[in-house]
This record gives sequence, structure tokens and C-alpha cells, in this order.
Amino acid sequence: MARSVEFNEEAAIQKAMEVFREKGYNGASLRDLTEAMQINSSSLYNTIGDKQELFIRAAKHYIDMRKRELDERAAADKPALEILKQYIADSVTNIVSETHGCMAVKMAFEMATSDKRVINVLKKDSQNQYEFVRKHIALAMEQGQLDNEESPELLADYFISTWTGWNESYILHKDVDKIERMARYFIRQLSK
Amino acid sequence: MARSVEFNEEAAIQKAMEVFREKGYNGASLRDLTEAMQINSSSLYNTIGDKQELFIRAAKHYIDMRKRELDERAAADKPALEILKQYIADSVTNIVSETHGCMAVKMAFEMATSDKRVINVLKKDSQNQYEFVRKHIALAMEQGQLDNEESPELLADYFISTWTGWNESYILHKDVDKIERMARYFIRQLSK
DNA sequence: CCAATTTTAAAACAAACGTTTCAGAATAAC
DNA sequence: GTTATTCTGAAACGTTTGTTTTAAAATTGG
Repeated sequence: MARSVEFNEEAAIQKAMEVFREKGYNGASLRDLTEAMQINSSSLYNTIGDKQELFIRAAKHYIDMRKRELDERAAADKPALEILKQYIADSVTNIVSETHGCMAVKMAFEMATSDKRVINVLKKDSQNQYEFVRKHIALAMEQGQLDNEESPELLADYFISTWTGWNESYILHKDVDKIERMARYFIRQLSK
Repeated sequence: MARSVEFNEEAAIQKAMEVFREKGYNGASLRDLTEAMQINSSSLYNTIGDKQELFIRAAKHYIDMRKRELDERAAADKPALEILKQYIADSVTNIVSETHGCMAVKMAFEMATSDKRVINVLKKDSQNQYEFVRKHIALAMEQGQLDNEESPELLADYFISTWTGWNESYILHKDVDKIERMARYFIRQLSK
């Protein structure tokens, strides 16, 4: 038998994800990546594969994190509308704290226009978010906390597409108030 | 005196813009660009400058186009609400026809997180869109076609941030109906 | 402790990158 | 038509890119 892998693969992928998020796929060089991951390129190619494969792994790692967050939210013992409002509030917090924008969105615009595998990873994430929101909107309607004039399906689609624009706005204007005003308006409209 | 520049600079920049839109900044090589522009790199460096400069010029060209479109819309002899609805309808058409997503959005997520000059170009564009929308919302309110419960400023911010998310949705799902449903919902909400 | 096997670090790889050079073609003013 | 100047095309520049090779260090089971 022989020695086993020395580095922590998940920690390395986490580091790679951060580099990709900061610089994008094309902007991140193998040297940037291996330096952050603290491994040699030979180890990378032995255990994970090439740059594309590493990116896919980083992307999957990212959406797995997001899925786990959703599951935790869903497990909370609160009215559905409260869970949704918390989800919105946390989305705002994410937007105004991440210096480089949401990674899923960055990936969508840099990579998903050309790479089928990236599209599929992001579609999975989009479905996760959609299903979470749709379910809680339906629940809130059943609980009489939300008007059921519109379908939960439409509202869920509309819901999850909304953050993306706020993200862009914050990248350009760095105006926290602006984002919070839009969020309050969004919630106001929802309850109408 | 000596000979004058042979190639059409604006046409060349237009071509460069298309390449940048398709491949992004880092994804577009100088060879891609000069081939599309049909000029030699020496001519490029003589007349325009390096890759960064070319990108800024392409970005400015793009937002100039968009500004001209807004001015044409504003000149139309129609009620303000009609102009806004047309603006929304055309945004939807743009989203579902552009294969590579809106260039302003792509730039925002790939470049604006790190490049100040790009931020400034995009802020200008954002202000143009904002001012157009704000003005017509205010007009529509004066004309009694729109509820004036919310401020035109807030609504305008919300307005222009909305398309971005629809763009991402379309990149992932390629679902025209989904976008159109969201657009109809958006208009419904606006008139409430 | 040995033998088998795998991981690692460092160097090397060709290809592609953005940019510059340079000689010759082209043009405008006289 | 000559001259002065500038533009153009092709080749070359040194770096950096993603990836592979190589040989030594490391670890495990017997």
C-alpha cells in the first residue's frame, strides 16, 4: 500500500471557490488557485482534475451550502410568512456584505451562456430556491397570512429572480439604503 | 502630410462590443477581437489603445446606444404609462432574444467588482435608465394613470433592477413564458 | 525494515496571451 | 513627381497560461 492524500479536499475546494468568486473563471489562473488551496498543481490534477472540473466542483460546493441553509430555514418552528421574511432579510444582508456579488449570479452571466455543465448546476440551485419559496408561499396562504390572488408558482419565480437585480444595483451604487427600501417595498407588495 | 486611418472606427468598436458581449472581457482574446474588427493589432494600438481601453470604448458605445433608444422612447407622442409598458415589453423581447445576456449586466458582474472605470460607465447607464423611468412614472401619476402611493424614485429603482433577474432566469431556463408571466405580474402590481 | 505504491514539489512543456517592432505600402501637401 | 509622414501587415517579443513530467519523499501492509 501507499501513502494517502495529504490535503483536505473540501477545504481546498472551499478556497478555490473563493478565488473563483473573486476573479471569475477566466480571471482566476491555476497559480492563483493552487496558491490559495495550498497545494501543488500535480496534486490538483491527480485528485480533482483540470480547471474546468475544479470549477464545477467549486460550484457544486457552493450550491450544496445554499441547499443546507434552506433546509435549516425550513426546519425553523415559525409561521411560513416569518420564514419568508427572514429569507428576504438574509438575502439583503448577503448582497450588501459580499464584496464580489453572489457567486451563482456571477457564474450565470460569465459561464452559463456557454457551458452546459454550469447551467445544470445552476438550474439545480434555482430549483432548490424555487421549491423552498413556493412551498412557504403556499403555506402562508393556507395559514391566511398571504393573499392567494396569485399562484405560489408565479410568485416563487418572481421572488427568486428579484435578488439578482438588487445585487447588480449594489455592485454599482454601494447604497445599502436603496436595497433596503426596495426590500421593504417588495414585502409591502407581497402582503397586498 | 500622410495617409489617414483606413478603417471605420465606430464599426470596429461595434464589432469588438459583440465579441466582448459573447465571451466576456477575460474570455475575449486580442486575436478574437482584431479578427472580428478586421484590423491589425498595430492599427488597434495606434488608434484606440490597449485591451482595457478598447473595452471601455465598447462599453461606452453600448450605453450610448441605449441612451439613444431612451431618447426616442421619450419623444413618442403617447401617454406616459403606455411608454412605460412599451419599455417593459421591449426589455422582455431583449432578454429572450439575446443569446448571451444583456451586456451591461454581464459587465457588472464580471468587471465592475474590480474596475472603477467600468463602474462609472455602468453607473451612467443606470442613471440614464433611472431618470427615464422616474420621469415617466411621475408623469403617469400626474396623468392619473398610476397610483401615487409610492414615490416615483423608489419605483424607478425597483423597476430597473427587475430585468436583471429575468435575464438570469432566461439564461438558465430558456423559458419565454416564464418571463412573460413575470412581466404581466409586474405590470399588474404596478397598477394596483 | 522492506518493498510496493502513491503523493508531492519543482521544473519544464507547448500554446496562447497582450503588446511592440519594423519594413514597406499608401497618402497628402507641395 | 517628390518628399514627408503615417498607416498597415506580418512577424516577433517576453510573459503567462493550463497542463505534464520527473524524481524524490512519504506512507502503508507484510
